[in-house]
Amino acid sequence: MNQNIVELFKANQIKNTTQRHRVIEYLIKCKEPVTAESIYIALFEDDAYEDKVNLSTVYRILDLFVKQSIVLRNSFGNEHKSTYEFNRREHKHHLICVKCNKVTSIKGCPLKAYEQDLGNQTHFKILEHRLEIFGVCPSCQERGN
Amino acid sequence: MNQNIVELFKANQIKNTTQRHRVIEYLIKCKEPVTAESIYIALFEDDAYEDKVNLSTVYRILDLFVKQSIVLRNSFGNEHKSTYEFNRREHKHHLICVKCNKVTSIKGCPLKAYEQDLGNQTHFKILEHRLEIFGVCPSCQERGN
DNA sequence: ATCGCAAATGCAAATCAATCGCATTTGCGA
DNA sequence: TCGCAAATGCGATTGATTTGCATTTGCGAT
Repeated sequence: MNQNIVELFKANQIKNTTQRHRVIEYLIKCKEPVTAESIYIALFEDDAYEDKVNLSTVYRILDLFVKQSIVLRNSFGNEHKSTYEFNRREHKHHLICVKCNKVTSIKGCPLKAYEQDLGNQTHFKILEHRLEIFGVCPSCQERGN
Repeated sequence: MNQNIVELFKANQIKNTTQRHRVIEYLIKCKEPVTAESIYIALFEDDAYEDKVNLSTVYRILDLFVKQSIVLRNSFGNEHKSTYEFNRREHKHHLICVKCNKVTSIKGCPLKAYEQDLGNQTHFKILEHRLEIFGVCPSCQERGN
């Protein structure tokens, strides 16, 4: 039982159940966004626990985590399924290789000043943005094509 | 029978069927991205034609148009359905109201110089990007909440 | 203009991600 | 330790999209 997770749940008024603990523990380990189904499979195959976590429970847990902002939900490219990642509270974007679909995180953000301008022009109250950049990664460039 | 559309199809080796003609004609009229279902309903309710276009046909037509790049497919926010828009070959982004989900197009792009830098830093060959900005539109701000 | 046939469409059934209803179980405060 | 609201499991359901197959249609060759 990871004490940091217990604290995280307490701070967000989230009841500490085995299933929630296992989901967030797994997400914290993941370096890139994952689907609900892949979380389900990972937990299913984890022999450290004999009980299996139900897929609908995974979805319910993810909804809760997203609502509490401890997890972020995305959907990349034209995929019509969501991916989830632990919210590390750092503003970042993703660089996606169009050949191999590898997702790389980019630190830093070029949009601060632009958002200010845009808010003034449109009278929207700007809250956040999502930026994905597509290209060909170095290894796919080497392999030609 | 719109001759521009006939030309567009010819240029893209797309067989000119009634259904395809009606779908692209409708998309060209739309100012903002629309779902497959709303295209289906719009064509269904159009009394200028007595034949109705099937929903699976709409999907098949959209897939073809996207493959040929005469139409762009998006999916905004965390909606798990796609929207489609005629590809006007102009680079633009979208501003989405988190309250009413209205989508507004933004002309211009703040990322030209940034992409150059990013390419140099990461050795990716940068191809394109997708930027969505979220906020609260003026009318929703007025209504409070 | 007509014919032939590959390609496109209609329709219904299937699939895939996500959600829901309800009976059972579990974590946590008294 | 007890009680109960909240969480989970499981199966059924929804909503978007896709597919299989029989029928129809557009277009090039005649």
